[in-house]
Amino acid sequence: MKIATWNVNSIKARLANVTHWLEQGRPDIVLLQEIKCQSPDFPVLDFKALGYHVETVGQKTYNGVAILSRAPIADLVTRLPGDETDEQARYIEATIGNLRVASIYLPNGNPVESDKYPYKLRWMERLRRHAATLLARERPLVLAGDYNVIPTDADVYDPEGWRADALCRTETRAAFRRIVHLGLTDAFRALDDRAGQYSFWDYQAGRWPRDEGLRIDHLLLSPQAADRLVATGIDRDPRGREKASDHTPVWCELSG
DNA sequence: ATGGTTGCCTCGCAA
Repeated sequence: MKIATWNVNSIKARLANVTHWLEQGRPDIVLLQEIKCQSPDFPVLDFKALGYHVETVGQKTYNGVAILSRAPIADLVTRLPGDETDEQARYIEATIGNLRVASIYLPNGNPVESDKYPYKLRWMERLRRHAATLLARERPLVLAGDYNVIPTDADVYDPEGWRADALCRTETRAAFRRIVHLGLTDAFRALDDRAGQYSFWDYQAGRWPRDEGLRIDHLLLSPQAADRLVATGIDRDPRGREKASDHTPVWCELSG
């Protein structure tokens, strides 16, 4: 069972790129972020034609998350609990077979002097509380997405240059560790300890050709899922294609 | 060198 996460930066702008990658990699479950459209505008038929069920939480212009799955999708949750006033489309969760999965688009948080940074930290605390609830079920669970968190200096091309950024600063990393320390496993890091393995390269300033990136897209596994972890990887190919997203897919393979 | 790019229904904002 291959599960991938990919921030596509507009599903409409990325449709050819995404369908090409689905045909190549044949993943069982794909968690998408930044679909940047309302749910009725999502190109559902293009993915049905490739054998995928589709569920979305859309929003005009910004944000938006989706689940693609070869097996049926059940028991949908479309909001992260903890703040009924939060209208941003950043969370979708469902059951597929014996697996609970979520597609997460965690707030960027820049600039840190704005109200965006406290929103990010509040959102992370909400995620921590909800992850604790999900972990109490003691079932296979994958919380995957664009976390907008650089976990360590090994995950950024210029640690000093990024030190004060909302993706990197001490409070952000501490909040991320509070989530992980509930008992989650970073699937990529569990099997690959190399520094400089990135999932995002800024469009600006030639970051991709110079391989100056960030690892900010993560798959966090419950113990019952981590026990089945057999492989992981980052597919760099889509980042080098025409009309690329600034993110590229990260995936893991679970046995059974 | 205070740059640079992409996507959106915008005439700036978010990333």
